[in-house]
Amino acid sequence: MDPQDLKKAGLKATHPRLKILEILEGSGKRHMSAEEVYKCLLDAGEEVGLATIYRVLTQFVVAGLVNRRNFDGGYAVYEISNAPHHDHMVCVDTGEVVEFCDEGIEMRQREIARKHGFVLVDHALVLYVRRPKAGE
Amino acid sequence: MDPQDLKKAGLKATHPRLKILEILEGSGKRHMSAEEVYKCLLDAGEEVGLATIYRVLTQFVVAGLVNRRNFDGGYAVYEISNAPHHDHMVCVDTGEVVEFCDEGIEMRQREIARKHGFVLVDHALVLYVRRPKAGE
DNA sequence: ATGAATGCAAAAACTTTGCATGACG
DNA sequence: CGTCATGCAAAGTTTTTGCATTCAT
Repeated sequence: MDPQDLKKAGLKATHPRLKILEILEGSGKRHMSAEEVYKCLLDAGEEVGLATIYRVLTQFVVAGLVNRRNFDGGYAVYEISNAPHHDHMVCVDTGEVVEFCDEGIEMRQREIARKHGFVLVDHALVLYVRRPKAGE
Repeated sequence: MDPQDLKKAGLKATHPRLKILEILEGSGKRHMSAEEVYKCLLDAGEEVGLATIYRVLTQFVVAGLVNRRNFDGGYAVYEISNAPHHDHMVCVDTGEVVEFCDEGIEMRQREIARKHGFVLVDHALVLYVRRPKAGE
């Protein structure tokens, strides 16, 4: 992702913003909390305040560069929005996150909303899953 | 719901617990935050601490008497679990909440989990919807 | 240079916890 | 009467905000 994308979003290409984008793209973890991004930056020797992380992530979400997700647990996680729409399953044992998309479910959601006199604006779907133990 | 149900859950039938159950069943709102339950009790002239509300609601959730839901917004809401499994749609304009259940979606979720080598333990689905404006 | 962005610390919002008092069975 | 539950206040978490300083253009 280029500094260009920041400018397009009306955001100056500042050091903290570039670093945060880099972390979200580069580090192995695709879903990170604000705190995780913060620690990651500290480890990299970068001086960025936690408040800035929150401010920047919120701006990125508004700009559509990043998605915010609520997987339970009392805090939000952020992911680069470089993939088309998808939902998530979270392993209740390991915390592992898998992304998936199912057009059948998507369609059904639109139908259900319509049936109740609404139009679908957005949705949040998280499957909580577990690896079957031997013999299940 | 009887004091019996509390005892079955290993909970003494105390005044606060009975009152909170009553509110969750009786007041028009089916989905209430801890704060809302608290205010409702104050309005009714009941002396119950907010901490007790949180403690009691958590106990009710563990006992299966009540469900906790996270509809975004930074706080949880609670609903009496007197209805079979269902999901929710929330109107982004009015906050109105509608419950629904769709066996097609349920089935698909189990399949998707299985396809990825997991078993479905639970899920959270919230549709964010809006009433169509004239001409949509 | 000038407005926007940052860092720090303080505060806000929601929820949990410690401890002495009081209520249930 | 013993134990569990409550109330209050304090602390915990996550996130936001005010304000002086610094940075990007």
